[in-house]
Amino acid sequence: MAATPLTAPPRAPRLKAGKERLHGSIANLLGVAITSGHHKPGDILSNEVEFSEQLNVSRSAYREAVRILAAKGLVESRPRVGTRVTEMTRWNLLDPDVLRWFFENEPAPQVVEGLFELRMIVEPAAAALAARRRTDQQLEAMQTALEDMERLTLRTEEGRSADRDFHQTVLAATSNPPLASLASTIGAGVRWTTFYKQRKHKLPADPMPEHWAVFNAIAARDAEGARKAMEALIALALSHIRDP
Amino acid sequence: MAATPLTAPPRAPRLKAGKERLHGSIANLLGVAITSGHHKPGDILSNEVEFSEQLNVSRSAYREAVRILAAKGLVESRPRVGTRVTEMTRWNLLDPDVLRWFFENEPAPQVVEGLFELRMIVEPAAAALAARRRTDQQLEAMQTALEDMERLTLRTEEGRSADRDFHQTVLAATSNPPLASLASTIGAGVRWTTFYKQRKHKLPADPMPEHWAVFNAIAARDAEGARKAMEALIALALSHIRDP
DNA sequence: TCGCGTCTATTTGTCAGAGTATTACTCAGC
DNA sequence: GCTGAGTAATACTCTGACAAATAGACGCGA
Repeated sequence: MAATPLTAPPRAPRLKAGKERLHGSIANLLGVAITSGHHKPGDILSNEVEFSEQLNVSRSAYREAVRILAAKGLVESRPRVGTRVTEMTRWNLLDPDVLRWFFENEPAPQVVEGLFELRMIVEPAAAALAARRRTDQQLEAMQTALEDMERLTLRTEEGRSADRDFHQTVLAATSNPPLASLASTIGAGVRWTTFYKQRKHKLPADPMPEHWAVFNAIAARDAEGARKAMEALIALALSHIRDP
Repeated sequence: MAATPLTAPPRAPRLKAGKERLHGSIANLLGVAITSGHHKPGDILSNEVEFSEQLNVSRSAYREAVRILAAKGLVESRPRVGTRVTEMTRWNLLDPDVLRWFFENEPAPQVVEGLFELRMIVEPAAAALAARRRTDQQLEAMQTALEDMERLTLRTEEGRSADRDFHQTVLAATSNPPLASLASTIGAGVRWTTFYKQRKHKLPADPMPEHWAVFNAIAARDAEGARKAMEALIALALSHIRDP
């Protein structure tokens, strides 16, 4: 006999979900599509039924994804109009997810440069505050991070993670909650630095001396020294980004 | 005859929704409850069916609200465990909604002070950048904002709004997208300043001279002058916060 | 006693379908 | 040309069901 014609169709290709939930995957998908410019500000997404059918997911999963994007300022929904991509000025560019979506593709140079400019403003000041307020435990965490970074190098993911840990611990050591919230934002900047270096097949110049200089100043509770050392560190990273 | 016993019960009190959607109201409710410490980090919220029944809303509306909170880092959900309030270090304290929820009640002094410290770091640097990069149109917007502020005074909501507009235009004039994203964060700080002054029944000292000084330096493309003027402006606001 | 696999119950996650509320747009009437 | 009522498109809310994940209990063997 021939196969029955009404057999359930083979499961349409679903969104791959690593450990993530379905609504999270959809949010990622849309977030990347928007930050990469595939959906531009002012564009209106297809309506809920249509879009969720295209993605082969239920309306509720799709709606939850849209709520996530709306919470980060990327879209806004209104009855009778639909879900519209908002102007970039309304996006929350300090949100870790938004930055991750940006860096999934080639991010706009304006954003990358802006991020480094922000680091240049915030991190030296944070280092100065950290020098005054850090606890011994935080100092120890910084030391561990730098030792790991030195041992594992920036060629391994673990080493890069240690680099981010160092910068985040410095921000945490300011005892300033809003400033500490910038940690993941800064982390994205750090990630981008090393990623860019690797992409250019440049042998990254050894960044450890600058890092230890920051550490030593913080250890000595030398606020101005920490500020200057951090400035030098970021200036170095910036030069690597800019020079081919 | 007696009234039928199975008449539909009178509609239970619903969440009031101004122009907001239901899921938004629920998110506000929960956001305030969390930022005010009513639900503390580590606490686990009642499960979805129970909580949504308590609030008299459907599970889907409640779930969308939880997605919003999760997107801002306030909670995280896992099957079999529930929805748990995360540590404050993971909250996105730069998100405008999160700050709004914070300021709905008496925010933790640590957060208020941190916010001002952040302003003191970011805004002078931003003013310096704005002095170099501002367009004539942006300069005009600043002037309009200051004129409105002067005419309407900080005693009216329109006047306070003009104050925020001025600060936000300065940030926008840096042409730095991530920095401009801080506008709403800074706006929350500005709002808090004037609110606090009013609460203390203090006649606020005239803040216009400092504002015009910033404006004039930016108009003259005097970066260092703008930085210094902005520092003075924030120091003044800070002194109003601290002194009784 | 301790470790390790298995089972179970609880919770969130996903789906489907129906009706409601809001509001941009149309169009008749002035 | 303006204004008001009507209409239709869209997101919003609700309900009820089933699926998937997983913390914790349990039993088994070393």
